Amino acid sequence: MPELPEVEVVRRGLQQWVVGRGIDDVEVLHPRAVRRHRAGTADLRARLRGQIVQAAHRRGKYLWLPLGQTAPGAGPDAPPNHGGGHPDRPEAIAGEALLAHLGMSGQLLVSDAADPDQTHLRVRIGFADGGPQLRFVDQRTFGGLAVDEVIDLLRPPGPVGRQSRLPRTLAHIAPDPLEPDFDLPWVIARLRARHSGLKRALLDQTLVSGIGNIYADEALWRARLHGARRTEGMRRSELERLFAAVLEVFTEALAAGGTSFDSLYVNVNGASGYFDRALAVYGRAGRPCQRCARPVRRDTFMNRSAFSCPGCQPAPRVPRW
DNA sequence: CGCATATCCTGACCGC
DNA sequence: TGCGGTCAGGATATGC
Repeated sequence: MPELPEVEVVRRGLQQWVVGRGIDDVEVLHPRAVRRHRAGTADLRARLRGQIVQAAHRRGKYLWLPLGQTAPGAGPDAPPNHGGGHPDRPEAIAGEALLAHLGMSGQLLVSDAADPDQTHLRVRIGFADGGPQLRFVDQRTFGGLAVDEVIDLLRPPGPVGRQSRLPRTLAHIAPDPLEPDFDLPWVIARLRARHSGLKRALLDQTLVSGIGNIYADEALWRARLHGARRTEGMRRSELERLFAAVLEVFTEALAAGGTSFDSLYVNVNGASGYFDRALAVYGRAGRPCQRCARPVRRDTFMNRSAFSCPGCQPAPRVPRW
């Protein structure tokens, strides 16, 4: 359940502890953790060894570390990442990056070499300076690491003419609401043209990235909208309210260091955020709504839960999950 | 093509 | 105490 705020907390940790360091040996303890690296474990290790981490970037729930042979700033390396992406647009190759997704239960931890292996340690990355290792720990192995080609997409969707530099795998992932190039009118137009349910659309990373089940429910509650509303009937003003709520809840969660229900969701030093105390509806079925005191309800949708307030978030006559 | 659903995985938890 | 069933859900493959 790490969503955008939790992943951003991790990105900042990587920025502080890993950027500028040279990778030495990489040990893969569980092949599933690197399954998205199609060329295999040996190729992954070979591509990482000797590389210097240039930066720590994020789009939505994805993280990537551009790689290079020289120290960051010394050569022509990745500028801040901007804009959207589309696989059919002209592109130029701009090096490689270590791509990471935490999935449901993934952690990137900075650990001393002397620290005992974590129970679900999947990948260990050692550095030439002999300092703390970067460890990928993942109980459920939905997440993983890969080395991916970085490309410049010259004409992404939305307003024409922007440039974006991001891993090839992320070409279909939409900008997230915290990116400077996040294009709200474009997102709203696409959402209203869609024939689907509102929460389902919010979770679609090709429309807007970074939103998962927790923050979708929280933003819908703040905007007083029901997740089973049909997208095609939505008013522009309702959607503007919704995305204002998304931005608000992301910002507050980030300030709190992210949300954590248990020890699975932690920063690179293993510490949990405390935003779970601020959740209004998620995981609170039966407890009173903070606005109107009616008991929070729980619906099942896409084989998962959706929490909402029956008073503040009136259900549509014909729900469309 | 657009939209919906099945699938991957492991540990916590619950009822018996 | 253990055992089977259920739940947690991000992204992708598959199906309609």
